[in-house]
Amino acid sequence: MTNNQGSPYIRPAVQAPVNVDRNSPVPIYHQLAEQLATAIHEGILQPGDFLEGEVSLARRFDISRPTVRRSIGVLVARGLVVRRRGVGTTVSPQAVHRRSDNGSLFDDLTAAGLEPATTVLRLAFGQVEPRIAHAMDLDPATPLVALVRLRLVNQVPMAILRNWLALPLRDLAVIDLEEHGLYELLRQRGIWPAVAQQTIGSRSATSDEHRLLGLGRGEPILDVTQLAFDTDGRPIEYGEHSYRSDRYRFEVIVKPIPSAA
Amino acid sequence: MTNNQGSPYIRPAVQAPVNVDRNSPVPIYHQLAEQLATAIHEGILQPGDFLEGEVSLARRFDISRPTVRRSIGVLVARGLVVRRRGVGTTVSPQAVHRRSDNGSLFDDLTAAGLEPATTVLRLAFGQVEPRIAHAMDLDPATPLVALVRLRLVNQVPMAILRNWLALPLRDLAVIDLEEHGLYELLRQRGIWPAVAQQTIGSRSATSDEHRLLGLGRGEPILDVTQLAFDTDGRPIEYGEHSYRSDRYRFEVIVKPIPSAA
DNA sequence: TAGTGGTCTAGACCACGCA
DNA sequence: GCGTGGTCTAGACCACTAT
Repeated sequence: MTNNQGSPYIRPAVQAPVNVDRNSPVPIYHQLAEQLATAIHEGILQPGDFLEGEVSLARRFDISRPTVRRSIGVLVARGLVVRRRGVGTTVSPQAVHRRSDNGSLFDDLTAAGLEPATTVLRLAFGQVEPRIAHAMDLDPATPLVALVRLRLVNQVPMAILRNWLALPLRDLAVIDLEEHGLYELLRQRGIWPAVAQQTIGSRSATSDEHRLLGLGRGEPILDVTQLAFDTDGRPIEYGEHSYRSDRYRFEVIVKPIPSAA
Repeated sequence: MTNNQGSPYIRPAVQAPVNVDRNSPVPIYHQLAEQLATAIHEGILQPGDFLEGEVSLARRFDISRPTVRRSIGVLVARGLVVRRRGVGTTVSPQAVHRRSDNGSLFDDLTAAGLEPATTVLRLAFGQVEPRIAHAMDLDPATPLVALVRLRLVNQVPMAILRNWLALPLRDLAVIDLEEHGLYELLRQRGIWPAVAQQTIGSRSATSDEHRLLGLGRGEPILDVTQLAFDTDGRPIEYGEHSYRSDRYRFEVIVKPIPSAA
């Protein structure tokens, strides 16, 4: 229980265990944000608890208030805390920060601590279907890396991941792809998408999907498409992912519009 | 006047039509952000275009650089622009800002300019199924407002919206609900959720959904649940919405993780 | 009235990319 | 070297909330 309606003089703020290393290359606001986030995830700061006031935090760590505000702004953006003028900043309800912070796909099996695995079904380089080139806004003649993977959890097939890469990556090896995430491999090669757009929908499974995922009759697919761009706005990666709808849901934290007229 | 293509040799920055009213109660950072966003949506600033530099903007409107940065930060958060150190800030690829900015449900029919409508199928007050009370973390005996609506576009049924409200709202009238959005009505009563959590999944349609939405055989449902909390962390609204999967997709802009390692 | 978050200033130094 | 965005400071005044 985290009752905080309490005393007016004694502020019921919880002092999270935080320390700031000014010599670290990690920005101060990031250090503070991470440590507060950790305190929330570990339950040291519980839903409803007040954070220490901004001025107080600034004094305690001898940093400026704008820097403290920036830290807390990070937590607000993640939905971990709620700011209220004249009152204080409190930890959000548990449901909001129980799962993955960053609005990504939530897998209730990996959450249970099981082992994921990947099988590469296809890895090729060449021209692709016009549909794909169109989605990526590329000339249909452009050769692309085409990649199809089956994602398993605890040896049960969970998703089919199809990706196309407009990148010079002839060195991609099957063994790498089975042991690392695609984005991890791209990062190793210095490739960081600047923005990406995802869309989430659903449809009936194709017969291939039925077979590969071992679905029951009439079971739908959660399908997620993603298109990632480099810093120059060129599309570099397109993905079509099919998830078992009985195992996956997508989670999003929605923040309120401040006033917005 | 501080140029737009001035500096080194040819800096292709576009000077958007912006003016700032310092006497307005609207914060300066918000004014600037909105006007830049409008310029992007209207195509005055096109994908790939450089924004004026932060220092230049600050000088031009006689505001401080932190304020300018905050404005641009808003656009970054919406995925409208990409910042690059040492280079500048550019407008994101078109695909990223073509649709609804705020990561909400995109309806390709309303986008075509057609008229939405709402039919109230049920409006009641009393005890609810234990499942609902559990989702809202309330005592099962708590009486709630239960609301079921059918959303139509161009007279075609598009979604079934089921909502439960832990609020003293005995004055909710069917006529209001058919002419206004639920959140609009809540706002009129001074109720603003502080945080909300949405999850998106899919499943087969029930027979009721089949009938109400006029679905074809085997057609899945995109189902979205949402749970909204007030500032004290109390759940105030829970919703289960079933969308036709052939008409709706959910869109999310994913921003890159800065470094995070 | 006292304390909170919300906005804003006028600087500063830095890391980075590019010509 | 120069301009860019990234971080940070040490204040200020305001609006709001609770008592």
